[in-house]
Amino acid sequence: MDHKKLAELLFSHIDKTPQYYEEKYPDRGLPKEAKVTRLGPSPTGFIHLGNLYGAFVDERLAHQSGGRFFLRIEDTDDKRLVEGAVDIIINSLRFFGINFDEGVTAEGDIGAYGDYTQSHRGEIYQCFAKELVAQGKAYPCFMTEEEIAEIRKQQEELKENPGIYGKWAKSRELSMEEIEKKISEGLPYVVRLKSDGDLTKPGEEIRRIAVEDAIRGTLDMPENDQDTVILKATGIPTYHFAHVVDDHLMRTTHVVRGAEWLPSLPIHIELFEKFGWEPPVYCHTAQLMKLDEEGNKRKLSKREDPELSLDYYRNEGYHPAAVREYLLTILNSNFEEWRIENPDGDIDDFRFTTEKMSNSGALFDLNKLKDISKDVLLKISASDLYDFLKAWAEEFKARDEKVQSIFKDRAYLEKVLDIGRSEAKPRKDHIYALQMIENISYFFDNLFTVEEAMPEEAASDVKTIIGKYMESYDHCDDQSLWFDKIRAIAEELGYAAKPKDYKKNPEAYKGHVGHVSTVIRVALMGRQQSPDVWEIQQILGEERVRQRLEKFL
RNA sequence: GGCUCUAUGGUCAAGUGGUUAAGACUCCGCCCUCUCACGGCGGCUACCCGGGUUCGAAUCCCGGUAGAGUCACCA
Repeated sequence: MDHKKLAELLFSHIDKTPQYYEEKYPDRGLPKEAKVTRLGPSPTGFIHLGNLYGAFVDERLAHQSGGRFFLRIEDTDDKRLVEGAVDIIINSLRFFGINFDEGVTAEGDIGAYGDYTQSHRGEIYQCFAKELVAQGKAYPCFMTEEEIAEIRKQQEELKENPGIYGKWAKSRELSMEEIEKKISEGLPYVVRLKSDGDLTKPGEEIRRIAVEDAIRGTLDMPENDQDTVILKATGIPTYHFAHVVDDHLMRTTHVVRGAEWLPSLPIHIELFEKFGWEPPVYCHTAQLMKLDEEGNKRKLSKREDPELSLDYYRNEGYHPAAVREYLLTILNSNFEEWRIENPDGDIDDFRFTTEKMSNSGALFDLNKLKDISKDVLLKISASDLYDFLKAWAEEFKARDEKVQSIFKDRAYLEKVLDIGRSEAKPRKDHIYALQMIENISYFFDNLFTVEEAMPEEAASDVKTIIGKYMESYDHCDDQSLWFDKIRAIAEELGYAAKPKDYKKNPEAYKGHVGHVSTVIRVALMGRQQSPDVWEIQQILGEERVRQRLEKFL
């Protein structure tokens, strides 16, 4: 078989050589510790928390080493393509602080290693496929779907591994004349890798390969034996082939991808070997898991777990800084420790390492996110919180006039957001935008409703308590004077001035001062629980306070 | 079924032959306290199982078990 002649027959339209591309995309000339990483989403328009998780690793690795981080669109499957998906990907990632140095952007490609969209790179893949054919390392395969299904059936009966390899790879043995004939008949064909890992060689053990993974250490895997498709009938490459060619030509140093790629790693290693190229450092990240109904862990899936799409966090109004902080804590187990030691440290000063990444699947923990979010939001100024809330409301509550109305008075809302935050032991009331707005709704007359009942202990005295409270109310009282007055009202009406007295002697009192103040709280806030009433009154203003109280007389 | 990965409390996790087996979140109790939150203190709960190696195993080896992933002209 004259492989060169076969290569010309299959790829007569390819005039460039691998040499041409090697020169066009030279070594990047970066310092040797600099890492070049990439994100290669397929443009389905779906952004998953898992995507962010991986993107974060890519981004940290590149930007903490003085390297490059680029975006490549992996659209080799036209069935998956969704209009506008690229913009969604870029914008979503940017929102969470992931920015690319190179690759596809809304304004076109940036960088010298493009084109960065795989569907535009057909000639390149075909050139390298041609090279493989010319060296006898790949071949055209004319098997039909039916034939492949038939082979699979036989393999199942014989309990042999499924797939096209060794003796099952019938097209391997085609002569030049047969191939020429089939092509002249217009029969469709794919190009397959001619794998060296042929299982059917008698008396041989399956060879093993050792691959270094930056997260998992040394991987011991069986060598690939499958004649994997590298070029589909359309001339478009499969993921495997595009990955190898692109990451070589784009000089990627670190490939970060999910652990679901582990089983096909031997294919990629064999391809790199066939080309005589150095493979990148692989970083196979753990899958994000979820507890299903039966209590089993399972991989997150975008179809079944919509709440784990990135949009969920945007909708709920989680702050990007909180999501970043959360992601880092599940990404690097020593981050939490670092954060405790450096409560005000810049997140960029934490040195991210692949070695500290977990290789078992982490369960997504919403409680933990909320807890982290409380601390993160505490560090954000009221002014910035206002901007964040407003931007969120404009995106997700644009038609909700009641919500929109809270932004009319910036100074007022900022005061509301700052309640109890400046003390030594600050309140941590804020978690995410939706929750915050519900939490502070009573500050705004068109959101205010009485949601909770009066406390039982004081239910019969509501009018009396509020009446006396209004009589004695002076908006200029300081906090201690204000509370002394409430104590006086409580005692006068037969309530204990201190809750402890009431607990010791429940029969001696109707209730305690807490019940009396709760009456005022329900009248003013519509709820039994809230931050300090005096502080709230100062923000509400005397007029609004009196109006709300009067409704209970 | 083959191959691969994983296995420490409810969750996330330190731990790499000798530890009272860290820490965080959740939950519970107490304290602080006019409610809630915050904060403080305390508590519950863990090395998947069985063999080996060793004076000694969560840690090393072997064998199970369980969970997950993957076996496409999808990525």
